[in-house]
Amino acid sequence: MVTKPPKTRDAEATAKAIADAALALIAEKGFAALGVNAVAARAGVDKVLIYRYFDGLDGVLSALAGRRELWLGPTEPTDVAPGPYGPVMAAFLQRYLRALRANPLVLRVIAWELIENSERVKLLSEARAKAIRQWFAEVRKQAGQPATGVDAPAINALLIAGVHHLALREVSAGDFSGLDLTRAETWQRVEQSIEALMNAVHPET
Amino acid sequence: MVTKPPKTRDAEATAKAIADAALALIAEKGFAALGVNAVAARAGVDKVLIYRYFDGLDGVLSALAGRRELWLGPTEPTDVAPGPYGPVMAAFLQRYLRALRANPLVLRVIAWELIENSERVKLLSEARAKAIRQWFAEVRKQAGQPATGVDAPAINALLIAGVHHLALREVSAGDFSGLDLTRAETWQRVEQSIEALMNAVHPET
DNA sequence: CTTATAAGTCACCGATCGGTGACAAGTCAA
DNA sequence: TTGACTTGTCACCGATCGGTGACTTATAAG
Repeated sequence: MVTKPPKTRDAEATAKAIADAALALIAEKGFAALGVNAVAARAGVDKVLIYRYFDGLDGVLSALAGRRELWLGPTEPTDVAPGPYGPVMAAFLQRYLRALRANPLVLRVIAWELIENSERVKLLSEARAKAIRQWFAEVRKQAGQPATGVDAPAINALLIAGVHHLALREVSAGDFSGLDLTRAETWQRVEQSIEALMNAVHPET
Repeated sequence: MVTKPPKTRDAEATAKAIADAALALIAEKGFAALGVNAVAARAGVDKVLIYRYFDGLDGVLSALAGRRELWLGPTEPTDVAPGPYGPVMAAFLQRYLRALRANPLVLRVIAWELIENSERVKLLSEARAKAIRQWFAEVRKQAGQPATGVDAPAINALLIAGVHHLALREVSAGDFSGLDLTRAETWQRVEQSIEALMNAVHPET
């Protein structure tokens, strides 16, 4: 006979358990596995409490979006040392790539933005976009002017997009275009290539 | 009074209707909307026939994977004119980008690879990967040697990844990193940036 | 103590999912 | 015409989904 465990009555702790369960589910299994039943089971809580405390799953995600520490951002104000445009942007891209690879939540959000733009995913994606915009703006102040005749915004977008996609492929497939993304050496090559490209299109002279 | 539609008895046509319905569903609504019920409804067919003719949805996807015309590939054998490494690779990347943007099926497959690597998506993704490998191999023959001291495979992977991601963002969000991907002018800028990057890292000397 | 309320439990609803068995009806060879 | 086979139709199953009403029980104010 199974003894029923007496549930500690604590609304605050329960709400946190729900939010943490949703967070863990997204990070580990993605949005496809996200649901009221799954979150409630993971949190060890009845699902009706999700509606009472958060008015549904969207409310849980809104609460998660408000946790600033979850989203990308430099740990220190001056994250990249000042310098000419090419090296500063290359350094930023390298740090951004590392931050992405270390943040499964952000990776899931980025991936999900590509296949569904529901209100639910927008709640989180906008928090992510805001964080990265702030970071980028800070880094931009550290850089000089880009080389004349080159379309810096387009080039940056192209390389940021590449960084996004490679980081996504690491967790999903582990390879891309012949590169073995499970090896640390491969990522060194990618970072060096970012540097090479940036230095080539933004010559210092 | 509703007249009952005369049931045209044609197994071959029915099978084709099922495969076409699955194809249209993926291209229009993505893999999330893919299911036996949805495919059967779209094809105007009872779902039991999906199991009879294809042994389930996976069989339908296998049949789709076998349709070579669905996947990317050059319309002509010599798709890119011979030349030095930089311009040839830039030309390839530009054509690849245009081909991607015009092929919603491939875009859906690429996006889905990022969030789920089930057997079902593998059936299609491998067909896609094979087609692009062949295309790339042909183009590679037209190019000379890359510049010494640069990691051509890593750079190619980074730019192909960027092309993938930008193409995916066009249909999902319509923008990326401040670029308005709904404007044709923006894509011109992207193509020119690809050229600028390739020419910069692979100087002709 | 009594009692109001918050916190947690439980059972249930309708809808949808993938999948299957049973059966009607068209097709064609003997 | 008879009979075997194919094609298509229909009803149903168990599981799971999001969501809700009704209940019990712990906690704390009076």
